[in-house]
Amino acid sequence: MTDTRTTTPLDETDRLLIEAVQRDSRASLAELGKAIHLGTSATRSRLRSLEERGVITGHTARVSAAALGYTLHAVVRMKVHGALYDRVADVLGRHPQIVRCLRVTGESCYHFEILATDMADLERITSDLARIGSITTDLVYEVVADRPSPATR
Amino acid sequence: MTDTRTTTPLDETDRLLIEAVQRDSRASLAELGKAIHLGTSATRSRLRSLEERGVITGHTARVSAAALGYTLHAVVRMKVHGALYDRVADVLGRHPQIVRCLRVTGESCYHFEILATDMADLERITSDLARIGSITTDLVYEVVADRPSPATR
DNA sequence: TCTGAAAGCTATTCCTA
DNA sequence: TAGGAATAGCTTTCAGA
Repeated sequence: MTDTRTTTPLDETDRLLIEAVQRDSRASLAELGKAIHLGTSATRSRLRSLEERGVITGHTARVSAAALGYTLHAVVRMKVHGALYDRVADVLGRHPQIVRCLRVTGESCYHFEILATDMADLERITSDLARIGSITTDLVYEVVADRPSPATR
Repeated sequence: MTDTRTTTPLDETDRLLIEAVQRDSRASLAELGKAIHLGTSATRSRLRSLEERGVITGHTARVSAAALGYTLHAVVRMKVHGALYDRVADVLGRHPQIVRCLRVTGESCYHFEILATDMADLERITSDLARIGSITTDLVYEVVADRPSPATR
């Protein structure tokens, strides 16, 4: 499932470019080029190469969940009975409001993050999860940190 | 801590624009405009307005943690003894490899996600967390889903 | 891998509706 | 709030090192 291709290792310029485009993915090639002391052509070819090698997997806007009308944010941990990988995929397909799903070691095999407009909406989604395994639901008071993976040491 | 300003509600065009820029934040205004059937000037003013109102909070590249050399990804839950908000902030300041931190209801007051290059690296970070509260560490086998907040119903 | 130059696009500003 | 027109700036391609 995880891609473990071995490709050319990243040099310092690649890592600086990654940090620049993590900071602002709408920056022009000219601006990104400034950050790595290269011209636009060279910057473009490095950026494209990082995308093609799967180092950069996409460029996305960060959006406030509250502004979209999601007043609730929950973390659900699920202990699964049996090998129900397909059923997890089904639930994810049914509920785009499950924005994150991790398969982990330990007691709770899956961690989910869910956005909901109200308690009834949350219950609709968690009850679908509860058909696959036994769940524990915590509400999120605050996203204290959510930041990019460090690219330079 | 959470911004609860009431602003103009989002219309359907705003929501389509949000989805377009979630899909590809490096798209030109011309491309984004196509998705919402507007010209570049109108697209630009809507995009800027969404940014200024805090609906769109940034534009960022998604990067493969494995490609950056992080072979381990862990979820840590922490039960805190006392009101140690500042000490959590300190730890976050010391360890950029803690990429996510949620304050939640329930037994474990905080959830962290940590990227590490190896077990020694992970231990260095978790042992710093363990000075604040009692922790449970799970390793992540797979990020099954990680997707944008749905903007349209 | 990078630079530089030419051509074609894209963004921005401002005015009009 | 959207469209259109003009200028400035940016991106792309390609040749050369």
